[in-house]
Order: sequence, then structure tokens, then C-alpha cells
Amino acid sequence: MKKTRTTKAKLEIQELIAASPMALSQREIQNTLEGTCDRVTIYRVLYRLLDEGLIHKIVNTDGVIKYASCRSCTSKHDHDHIHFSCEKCQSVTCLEGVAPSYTLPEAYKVTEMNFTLSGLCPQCSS
Amino acid sequence: MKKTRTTKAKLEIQELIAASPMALSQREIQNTLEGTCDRVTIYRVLYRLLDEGLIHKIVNTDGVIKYASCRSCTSKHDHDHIHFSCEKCQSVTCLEGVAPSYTLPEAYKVTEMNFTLSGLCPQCSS
DNA sequence: TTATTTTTGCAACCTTGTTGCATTAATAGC
DNA sequence: GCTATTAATGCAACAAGGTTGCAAAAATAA
Repeated sequence: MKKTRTTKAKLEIQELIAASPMALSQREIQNTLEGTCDRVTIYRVLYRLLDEGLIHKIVNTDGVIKYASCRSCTSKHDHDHIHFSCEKCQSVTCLEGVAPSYTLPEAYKVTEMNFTLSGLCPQCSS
Repeated sequence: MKKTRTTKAKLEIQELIAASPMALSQREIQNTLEGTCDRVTIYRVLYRLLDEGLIHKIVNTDGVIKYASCRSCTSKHDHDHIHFSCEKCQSVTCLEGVAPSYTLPEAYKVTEMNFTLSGLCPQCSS
């Protein structure tokens, strides 16, 4: 079992995601860090953070993957919340309180859920 | 307003998607057609079919975009159904009957929904 | 059958994401 | 604090998905 190390890049990326009210893509992180570390490093750090359960992954409506902090999930993960993707400001946010309900045919075994609504966020619809 | 034309490529792609029980990616369509038409043509035909409301778009859990026929929606579109992405056989299918329910804060204006569950499909879980 | 306009094919390009490998930097043990 | 070990980084190169410009080919309208 590999041991994970605390590095400058990891700390910076982790703090950036934790401080951000919306989910960030690799590209957005890269633009914010502005050459602090390599593009590839960001991908690898994100992979590690995911692996350690510190962030979670959201597939945006255009197929781009975004990352957000795990806030509500403490000991065990529960990412059964809705995400909202604003068509105007392009932001993707977690709606932590909102969990959908649905009834599936028995035969399906669900392990993960990805639920994204798109439209206009409160800021853009007013 | 541009008028759309009925071409061989468009017909073939449309029929392929209509006949498929699962959603198809550009890549999968390309492999099936085997050189009938160019890669770029497929993208452009898919764009047209989407525009005409004959197919709908699903973002898979890995970010790859897939396309499926519009079956349940007749006059007006309603794509408020769940999609299922099987981790084993990689298939993405529409669960037409299953519509989730959720309560969103008022301020959000929803125009589209993308809900994909992943896990094992009936074929793979038995 | 011809004129017009849409589609197509091709080449080139961009973006996102991954891999291999040598170098650099954390950490554990002394 | 110093050294050995091993993880993390940077770089180059690559792969897949997707887009754009432009000339040539096919549908349609007249």
C-alpha cells in the first residue's frame, strides 16, 4: 500500500477546491494556479484526492469532468445529491440537500449516481 | 432558415440509432458503418438529428456523449427519464418509464436534466 | 436540365486526458 | 541533521473526442 505525501501542489489544489463554491475542472484549476505546477500533476493530484475520498467527481453536461469538495459526507460517502449546471455563467454547483427519489426495476444494481440539472442558477435567472 | 436534406449518411445513422436498444457514441456508430462516411460527417449528422429533435443526447459517466432515439416523446420532448450505464458491458440504456422526483429551491430554472445511474444491468447482474 | 444551396470529405487543429521515464522532493530511520 | 528510500513531479509524446475551413459532390428548387 502506497503512502500518500503532502506536497505543495496537492495542498494548493485541495485548498482551491475546498474554497470554491462551485465545482472546478482541471482546466479551471490550471488557470487559477497559473504555472505553479504542470498540467499532468493536476490530473494526478486530482486522482489522489478522489482516491482518498476528499473530493468527488461530476460529469458536466458537455462531458467535461469537474471536481468538488466532499462536504456533507463525513465518515462514509454519500454523493446522492443533485448538481446544477448553469447555462449562462457555466457554473456547476452541488445542491447538497436535494436527493432525488426514483423506483428502478429490481434487476438493476446501482453503485453510483450522476444527476445534473441544467438551466439558470439563482444569480442568472433573476 | 436552412432546409435539411435527406442524405444516405443521415438515413443510415438515423436507422442505426432507431434500431439500437442502447445509446450509441459517435465511435460506435463509426465502427458499425465501417467507412460508409467520414468521421466528421457523423458528428454533423448527429448534430442535425439532435436539432430536429429525432434523437437525444446522454453524457455517460466517463464523459463520452451517446445518442439515443426519441421514443416516448411524440409531439413535445420529455427526456425526464433515467439512463443506466452498465459498468460491465458498457451499455447505456434509456429507462423510459422511470422519472425521478425531486424538490429544488425555487430560484433555479431547469431546462434540461441528465440523470445516469451506473452499476450492473439485468444481463450482467444475474 | 440547370442553378442554388446543403452535405460531404479531407486536412488540420484544439481540448481533455493518459503514459513512460528520468529527475526532484518527502519521509523514515539513523 | 544526514542519508536511503520511495512517492511526486516535469517533460515529451501520445490517444481519443470533437471542431473548423474549404473545395468538391450531391440534393433540391425552378
